Amino acid sequence: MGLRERKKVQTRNALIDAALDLFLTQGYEATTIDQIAAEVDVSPRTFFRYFASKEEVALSLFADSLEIFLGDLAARPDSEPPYTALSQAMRSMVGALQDVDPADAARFVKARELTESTSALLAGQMRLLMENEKRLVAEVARRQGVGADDLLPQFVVSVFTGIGMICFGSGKQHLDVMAKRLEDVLTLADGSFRPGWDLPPADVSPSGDA
Amino acid sequence: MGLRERKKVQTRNALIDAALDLFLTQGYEATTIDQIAAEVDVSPRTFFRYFASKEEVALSLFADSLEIFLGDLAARPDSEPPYTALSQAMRSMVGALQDVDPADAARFVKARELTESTSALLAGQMRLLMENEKRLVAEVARRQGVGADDLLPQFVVSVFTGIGMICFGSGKQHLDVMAKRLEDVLTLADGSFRPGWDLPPADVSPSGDA
DNA sequence: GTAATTTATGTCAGCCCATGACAGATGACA
DNA sequence: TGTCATCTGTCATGGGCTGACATAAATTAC
Repeated sequence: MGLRERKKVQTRNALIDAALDLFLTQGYEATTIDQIAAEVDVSPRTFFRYFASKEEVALSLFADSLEIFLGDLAARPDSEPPYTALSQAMRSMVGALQDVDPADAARFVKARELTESTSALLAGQMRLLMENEKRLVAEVARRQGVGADDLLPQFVVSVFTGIGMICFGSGKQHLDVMAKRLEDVLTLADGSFRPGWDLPPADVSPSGDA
Repeated sequence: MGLRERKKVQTRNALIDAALDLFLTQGYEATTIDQIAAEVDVSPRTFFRYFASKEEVALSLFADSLEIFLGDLAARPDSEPPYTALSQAMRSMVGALQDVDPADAARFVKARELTESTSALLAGQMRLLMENEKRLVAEVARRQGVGADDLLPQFVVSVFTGIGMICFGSGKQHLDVMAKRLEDVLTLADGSFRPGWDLPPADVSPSGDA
């Protein structure tokens, strides 16, 4: 990797760190782009060459983990029912977060703490979720063998998004506490649904039909 | 009602109408506050005396219906299980929307169509939902006789929020079509959950305990 | 009906987010 | 070293949003 690329990664991380620290100490709205840029010794204009908006710098880590989740989901075998695949992908993503180096983990925890206390960022996080919801619905619909405009995949994804929000959204927790919370919510969900709720009804009787 | 108040309501509605029309024809981002204000013959500064932001004017109707929903929920008898109360309150709210005068209904349909096609507004809608989620969780927890920090009420509310989003979020439909969609989703949900899923487990055996 | 009070509105000035255009600096590569 | 691509800084601009102050209008009191 060349010097140029290394510098870019460096600047990007420095901007994220400076932004998160300023956001957490002064508040998100009270912090200006100029302050973030000054902290990293770059021009304000350069900030916008790394992040499209003030919001993006705060949510970039969440966006990254969302991508990881989608990747993990695609890697689940087709034989798994949709909800199982979603749950396992979520476990896999949280596990991956625990494995990265401590600096990244610290950044992630900071970003989560910040998002939780800033309604504008909470909204942005939801926007990210919803922008990816189409992809999620399409994947679930594929596994169910129904159309993407069917209610069932939308329902499954919607329920699962709620589970994700509960996990990411409450309590100032470290990653391992978050992992435990995920298990708790998934256990609760398992007890709430009927078996096979995430699969389309078999409209033929088990032992043959016309 | 005095002249002063009538004029305010008039101006407010005129601003909403002008904004929705401009948003729908030119797009949300492409429309400026100055244009909206000019359309109503009011100074741009006055716009911000009626709405705190460009987003608020587009979501004001949704915010209103959300308040109606919360009111309807509070009016449900305590004997109803949480999920039933939520569903009935939702039915009640959608019913109320169908009863208002056509001008208001037209505004609502416009606002919904607009929100659906504008990701910034979709995010704002979610923000509104989440800002009210605390109240919703508190109400559900009260009916369940558990603490508001318990997982169960959060789960129930989260699931229900998803149902609401499916209803409000897809298809350019009129109010009656939306009502039918609500019934469809609620039917699907009814078939997916185990009986009593929205109530805390009775941790005593039915015929006596210490 | 007039005066005093309250309240809505217009004007002006300003901050901040965000973007386009251009020029200079710096790393990549032959 | 010289050429090229790319990153960066500077400048200018538009639009969202807010505070301060003055004016105009409606409400209330007399």
